[in-house]
Amino acid sequence: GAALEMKPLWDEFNELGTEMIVTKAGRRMFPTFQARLYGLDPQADYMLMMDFVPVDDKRYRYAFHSSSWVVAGKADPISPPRIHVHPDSPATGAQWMKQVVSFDKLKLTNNQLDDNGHIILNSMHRYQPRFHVLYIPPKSEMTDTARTENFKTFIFPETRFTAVTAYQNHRITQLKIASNPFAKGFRDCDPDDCGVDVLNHLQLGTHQRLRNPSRGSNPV
Amino acid sequence: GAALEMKPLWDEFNELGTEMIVTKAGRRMFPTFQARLYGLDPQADYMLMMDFVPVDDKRYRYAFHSSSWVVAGKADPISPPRIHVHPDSPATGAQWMKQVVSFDKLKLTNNQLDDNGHIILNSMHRYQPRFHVLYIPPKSEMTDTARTENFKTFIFPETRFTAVTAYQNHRITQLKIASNPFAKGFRDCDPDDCGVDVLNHLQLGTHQRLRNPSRGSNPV
DNA sequence: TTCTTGTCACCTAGGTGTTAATAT
DNA sequence: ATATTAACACCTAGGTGACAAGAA
Repeated sequence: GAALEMKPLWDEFNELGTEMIVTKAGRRMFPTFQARLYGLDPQADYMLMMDFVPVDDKRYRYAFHSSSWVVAGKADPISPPRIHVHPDSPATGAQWMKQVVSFDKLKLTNNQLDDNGHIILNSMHRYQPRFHVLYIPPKSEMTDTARTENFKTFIFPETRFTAVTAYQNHRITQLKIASNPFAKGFRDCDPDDCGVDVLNHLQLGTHQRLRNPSRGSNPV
Repeated sequence: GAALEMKPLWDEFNELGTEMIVTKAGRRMFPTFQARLYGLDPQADYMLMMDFVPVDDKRYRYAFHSSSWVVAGKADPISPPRIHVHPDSPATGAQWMKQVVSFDKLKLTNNQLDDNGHIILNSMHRYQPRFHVLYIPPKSEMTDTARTENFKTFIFPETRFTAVTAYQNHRITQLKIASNPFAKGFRDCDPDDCGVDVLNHLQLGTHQRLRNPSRGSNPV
């Protein structure tokens, strides 16, 4: 089994419509995809992997006047599909289960010719991350039964997102700033509140609404 | 086979008498121990490890008047011996050989009760780093012949050092400042020279002597 | 005296959204 | 119009030796 870590934060983003930046050089996801694993064979070796599948065959556009995503046509040609293997792979079930597995080295790019091994996505398209646990049988047992049951895929619908080169929904921007430590420089908070980010509230189970951003909106 | 990386830099330090800082929290080595590997079986798995053995059974003291190390008695009780396993272990011979292997995660401590897995050393004692390459036989072959030839240890005498809690030889301090990028804040250089550290000279093969430090000596 | 510890300013290294300029 | 890019200020995270204070 597998449980999504930081699910409350993912839910918060998902309600607004998660966006993930893609850049030529590669950009990390935020939230980072992290999971806890259960029920693996502690002795056996596993490889952990992630890939990203299109949610639909559409291209999107953000309508600022209605603050919503609208279909802008058929999807662009699919990008070269890639798989990100967790850098600690292979490792034993015991090693994977003793702590949260974090895919913080995974980067997203819109460069179709990327040769850094990053995940290639089309901007303005929607994607569903997938998490794969691959059982590596010992060299002795290469039976067919082992080969049929050696793959388990986990899909968390709340981790869906739209790939973008710049944030479209301003509420997403504000939630990123409020919850990503690396964006702390963009927070506008009371001097006594500052430093206590939204993650603390979520981890404490208080699902109190964020205050509306007090600045930063384009005066259209 | 194995070749020490940055050998010219190690030689430079070794001529002065290399010192390595040990702290309670753990301190990295500088220079970092790095090596190139040759002649491994590309398919087979290997574990790479390092440990540190006392050079002799003595305790040392630095005589500032003569700028030299002198014996200060018999060695203190030996520290709990530890082995640092390279975090990429296990990996195939092909993976180890395709790039320089760097032990930059290895840290030295003088805390006898350390529970961070760091290497525990006695300050004011001399040590010889050792580099071990362990062949991991496939689970099928567990013969005695495999078990006798599965270990290869490399020792580079120029990597010997004295563990210290504070630098003793001022020339060592100056060479560290000149060659370690993290110590760039302590360099006193002409504005046009600055940024070009001693590593460039060494890598170009020019073994030109460093200029004497122009400041920083204690006016004893 | 000799050695060790903790704090600090100053770096490296790299992850953020912003912004202005550019491309389509 | 809409989408992308590159430079930038501002962060996190952590590796330096200097220094003053403390310990043996």
